[in-house]
Amino acid sequence: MQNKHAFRSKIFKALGHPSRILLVDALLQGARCVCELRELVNADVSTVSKHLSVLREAGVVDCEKRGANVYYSLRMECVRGFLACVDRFNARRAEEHACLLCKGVESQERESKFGE
Amino acid sequence: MQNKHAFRSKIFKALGHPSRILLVDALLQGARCVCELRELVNADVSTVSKHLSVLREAGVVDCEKRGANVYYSLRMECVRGFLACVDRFNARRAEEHACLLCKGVESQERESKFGE
DNA sequence: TGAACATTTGGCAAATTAGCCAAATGATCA
DNA sequence: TGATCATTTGGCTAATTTGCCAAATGTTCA
Repeated sequence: MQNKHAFRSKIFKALGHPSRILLVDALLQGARCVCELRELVNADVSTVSKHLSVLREAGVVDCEKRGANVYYSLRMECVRGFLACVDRFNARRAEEHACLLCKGVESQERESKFGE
Repeated sequence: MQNKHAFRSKIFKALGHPSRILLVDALLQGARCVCELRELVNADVSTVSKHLSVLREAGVVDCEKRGANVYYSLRMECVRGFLACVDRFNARRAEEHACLLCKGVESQERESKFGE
């Protein structure tokens, strides 16, 4: 029952890296081989391969070998909707932030202090 | 444009820790003060406080001071639906795993090898 | 004001993760 | 078979994250 949270957090942890989110983002549009993904993320192939295996072990993506290439694809479809929500959320936050700025609220304290 | 992925991954990273998922799970049912949450997660209050501030900085939760207490609450509502999906996903995976077991597929190789 | 409680912050050691290189593995094709 | 391409694995250091303790801050209430 405590394992539930370990499972859950494994998935979030897998997605909790800019390069890995970038990879998943690319896979939203369909399967891609490692060499294609490698160009996207600007890193050593071995690094990309390791990121992909983190995603695969978490169950977020799947892979399939075709000839000499390995194609990765999105497995956990609900990531798509959640990402869209996260983006809307961040956009809203950015707006609120801009709004506070133009009202001249002190910039550093704004979001770290408790309202009163 | 590259920042998009940094924003996204910050949220996932915040959720990518068993204790923090546990905290968020508790907040699904409503606001809780740190002292209540502290009992849930078995750790030093300072540790819990730091976990909560990671969640707050990512925008996942909000906090509000009431008297001597600080109450945390869920801010990013779409986490609720995604968690439900993640749980269904994990349950399905567990089933498939059990199913392969009873069919006698070699246990180690099963999910780490490519199908062919 | 001072004692007791709730929470956060600073700082540090231990654990984990990231990213590179080199080497291994597997596939293709001449 | 040997050359070449695609991918993964091992190993190592650097960077980041965790979690505890101690101390600081803020609140309540006598």
